[in-house]
Amino acid sequence: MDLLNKDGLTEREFLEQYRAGDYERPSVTTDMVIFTVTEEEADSYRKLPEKELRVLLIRRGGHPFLGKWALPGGFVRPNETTEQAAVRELSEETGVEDVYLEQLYTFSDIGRDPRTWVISCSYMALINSGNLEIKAGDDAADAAWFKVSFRPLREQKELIEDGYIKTLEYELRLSSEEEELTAVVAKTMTTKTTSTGTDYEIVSNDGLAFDHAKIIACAIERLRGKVNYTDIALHLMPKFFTLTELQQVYEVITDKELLKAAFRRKVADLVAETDHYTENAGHRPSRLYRRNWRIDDDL
Amino acid sequence: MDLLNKDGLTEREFLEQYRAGDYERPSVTTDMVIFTVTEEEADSYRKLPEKELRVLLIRRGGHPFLGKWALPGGFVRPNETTEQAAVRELSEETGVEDVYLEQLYTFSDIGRDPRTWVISCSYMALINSGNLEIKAGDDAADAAWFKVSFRPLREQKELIEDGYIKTLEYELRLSSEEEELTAVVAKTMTTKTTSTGTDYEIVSNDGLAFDHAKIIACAIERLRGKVNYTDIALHLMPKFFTLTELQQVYEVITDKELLKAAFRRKVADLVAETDHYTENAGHRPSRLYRRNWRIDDDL
DNA sequence: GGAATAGTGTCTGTGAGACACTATACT
DNA sequence: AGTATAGTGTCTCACAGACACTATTCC
Repeated sequence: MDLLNKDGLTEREFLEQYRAGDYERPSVTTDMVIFTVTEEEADSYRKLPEKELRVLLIRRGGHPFLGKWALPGGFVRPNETTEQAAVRELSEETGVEDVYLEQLYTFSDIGRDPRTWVISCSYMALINSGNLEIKAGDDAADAAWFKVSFRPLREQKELIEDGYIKTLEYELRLSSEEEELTAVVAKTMTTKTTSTGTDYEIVSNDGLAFDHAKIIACAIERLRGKVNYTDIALHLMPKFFTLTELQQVYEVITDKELLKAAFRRKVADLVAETDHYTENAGHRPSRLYRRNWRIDDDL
Repeated sequence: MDLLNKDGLTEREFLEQYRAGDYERPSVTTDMVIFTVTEEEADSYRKLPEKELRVLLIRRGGHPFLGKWALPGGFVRPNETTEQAAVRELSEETGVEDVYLEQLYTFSDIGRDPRTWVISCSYMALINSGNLEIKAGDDAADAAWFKVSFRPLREQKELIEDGYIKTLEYELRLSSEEEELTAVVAKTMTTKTTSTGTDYEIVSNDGLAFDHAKIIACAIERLRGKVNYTDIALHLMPKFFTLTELQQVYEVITDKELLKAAFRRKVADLVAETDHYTENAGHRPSRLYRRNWRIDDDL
């Protein structure tokens, strides 16, 4: 195909003479929301340990936001995709190589980075609790797993000209052994006759860098949404697990208690029995399950 | 807060002396998948016209991909967000101001633009058929609405070491009055014990520029997924519509026939009766409905 | 035996799929 | 009267919520 453009050039000639324009370009970064599930020691040795949803944060060692906590991430380099950058960051930060990775959303608010024009393509990663020994290292001043709590705080509905605005405020609370960070994120849904839009906004923020409260909120909402109609939660499980453990993971993600019988029916197709059982638990042993390859993996 | 970094600078001092590094930066564009629904004239004047799902494409007037069809889009400028860029493009291309807009996915494959390093943040827009008079203009050499067909072509499952790979091939067929474009897009889902990943790939492509076949496939999948559990389809409807029209829109999006009674039950809460009826249709008139503001707008 | 969890059985209500039936304007 | 669509009633089946009951190990 040798079509000529208005300057009489073929595509090959055009590309050879092409010079990237002098338009200003943004920096592009990836930010990673890395979730895992840990166990909190129970008060009685006979009781089961409680599960916690945790997210990895890194304390910033330089300006801006010096001393604040941020999501792991970094600049996307030439000749790599945003996803490859995410994989690279993940490996640098946690040493984990093979995890569930999903693109979340691209944030581009002006001024989101006080230094310069930075667009961030965010990813969510799920690491199974078995791989958790690895703690982040070299690059960052300090890294820690923060327990996640994300609860609705306030709801408001306001009528406007030809529709309404619904605002939902969530409290995001992140706690590590030493520190507790709190932010309030407002989700604003504008519904008009013709259009609809959703917008996130940080109402208050104590201890998180950049717009990372928003990104974490976005990740939690995605995770909560997907838990109920995909097998995504299984990526947070070790190779063998009990159904009660799996149920606890569902509960800690959705922040809702579930009924045992119904839960077991629901996940029946996602898991496969093994012939192994837990031992020395102080009570009846529990059958161990493993992940089952689903026949109908639609998403 | 006057923390000093390792060079002894406060955050303000740091920002004042900060110069954007000489790292290479990508260009960032937005590409828009703009859907609407049109009516095809029926063979008999008494029959109802058939609905069609259509997408707006623009014929490229310069290299690369001269003469091929591309999604409307353009570079994101400094001091605007990707979303603002999308709104701007949409307005330039169609004149429409107030529509449903949703971020889809950010594409960053290396070499996706033969000129230079370009990352594209894609958006989906839904325009109601009432606003359709506006046809694209000035900027583009040529613009047209293409009827969309997106059907599964082939399915394959392959076992690997510790999991399996499922490949789903879709045929994307886009037809305007003058032209027909065809592409085959493969969706590859890799499921392993630890990780899971989904990847799109263009198998064949006749007439579409860049990786836009992928972006359109992504948009159709999103639209199909959301139709069944949100009121997203109502953004494709004019202010007043009949339930049969709404049903046809659902059918044309999902490519499935629905049962009338069940459909009406399902959308009952999304619409509100009016006292108006269709007229002179050659048969019994139909009640007109309008969109209803949902009480529980979760997404 | 008591504590704690594992695991199963079943009732009930809701809602989607399927199908049949009635209603009504326009030619 | 005939055509084409509008709109409703109801049966059935699947399934989730709710709750109760039995089972099993360890101390």
